[in-house]
Amino acid sequence: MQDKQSVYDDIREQIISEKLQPGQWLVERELCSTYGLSRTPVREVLWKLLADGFLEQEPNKGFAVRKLSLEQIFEIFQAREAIEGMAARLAAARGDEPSFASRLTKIREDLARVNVEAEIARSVALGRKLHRAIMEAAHNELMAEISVRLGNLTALTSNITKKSTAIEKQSRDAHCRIIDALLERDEEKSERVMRDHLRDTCRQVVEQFYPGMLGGPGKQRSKTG
Amino acid sequence: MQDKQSVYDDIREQIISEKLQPGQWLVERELCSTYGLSRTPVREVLWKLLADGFLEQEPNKGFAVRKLSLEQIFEIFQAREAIEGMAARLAAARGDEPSFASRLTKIREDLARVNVEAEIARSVALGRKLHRAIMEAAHNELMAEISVRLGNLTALTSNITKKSTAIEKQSRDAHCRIIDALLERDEEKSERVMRDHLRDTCRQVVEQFYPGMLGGPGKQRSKTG
DNA sequence: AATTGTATTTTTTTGTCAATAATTAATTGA
DNA sequence: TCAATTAATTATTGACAAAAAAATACAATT
Repeated sequence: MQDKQSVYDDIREQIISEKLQPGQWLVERELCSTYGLSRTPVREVLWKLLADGFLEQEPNKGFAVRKLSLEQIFEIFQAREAIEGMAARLAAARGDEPSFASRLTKIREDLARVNVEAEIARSVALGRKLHRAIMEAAHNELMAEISVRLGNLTALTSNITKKSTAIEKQSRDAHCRIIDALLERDEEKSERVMRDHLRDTCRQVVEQFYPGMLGGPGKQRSKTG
Repeated sequence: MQDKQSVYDDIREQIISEKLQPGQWLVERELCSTYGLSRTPVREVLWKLLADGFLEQEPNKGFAVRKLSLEQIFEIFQAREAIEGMAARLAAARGDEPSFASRLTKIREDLARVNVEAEIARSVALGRKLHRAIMEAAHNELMAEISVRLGNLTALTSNITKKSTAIEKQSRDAHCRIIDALLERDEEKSERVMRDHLRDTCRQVVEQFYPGMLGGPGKQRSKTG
């Protein structure tokens, strides 16, 4: 017998860790017996997971773990370029808070110390921390909310984002560049560097798992989902 | 006895038209008798309206019409700058579709013909049409989805957005500039002009209804919500 | 005596549950 | 291969439990 929040957290965790696979149907009755709740509260949890981007729904068929196409992955990173790029700009613009600057320098020191080969998880965690710090510093709760949702969707692509150390090294360097731009309080540069970082990450991640899909020089993105 | 979709549409309409006022509680039992449905489907509609930004929820207290603070209105327009600005950039970048160009020229002609004083509603409608066309041309369904949600939130501010003809005239001109930039296929310019337009609209709308809140030259936004 | 503050009761409203109806998917038979 | 039947699952309903809000009665204070 668990409460709704813990059921939400548990299902979310199972989706991210791929114990529940994309496309898999969630049968309400099974969830009820698993968590010791009746169908009404379970359904509420499913509605919330749907709103947060983890599930998809078909009327009279139920809820399934969201399945992302290659095209949708591009879309996610493009949306992140828009939102997080703007957030970086805003954070640079109102860099009036000393706490933000000290947070950034702290993260930069930690990033410099980290050994990507040996402790890739730590590097990834620091990257997330930076992205969160920027969203907070932008002082826009609505954009922060959207960013969380986009983060959820990014987490859904975890099957293809088991980053190599090569990719993470580039990410680490990009994060350092972002921090520099922010500390310089250069709005234009902060936004540009953030966008470049996200575009790079998207390209590399997709390239690793869908080799050849991005096309050679002069060729546009393949739009086959 | 109505179906869920029509109940959703009706409540949505009542919120936008302010028959249901911000902060007002929606009592499930009343909705049931009004629409001839039992509580479960009514609740589903409420969950959907919540996810779409029209309602807010407090556990054990229920759903209420979302109430926006001044600060939140700024946040909405800032998020729109991010999303719609990027969409304009993308639309300009892949202006390979002749249908898009012809759509734009059609809208521009209609805008040129319209008499803002006499038919302000038509001018507003054309503006919406342009924003939608751009979101479509960006070919990013996720961003389009986010844009719809931001449009909902903008609609929630309708109490303060009964635009004057002066404001709408400026909007009309901005829309023309956006169309020009898009037809020139100038990514940078398209994004910049779109952002400027949204920033202007935000400032003007807020200034009209909260005079003095924006502060004079050299002063930052007042952050009192 | 009038009024304010507080505790208690009543009412209203949301949260949960189990049973039934409607829909979709699977199976079986020709 | 297709139609009819069966099984499984979601959709809806009404009843009940729990929580919150409102109303009432009462005491304390001015």
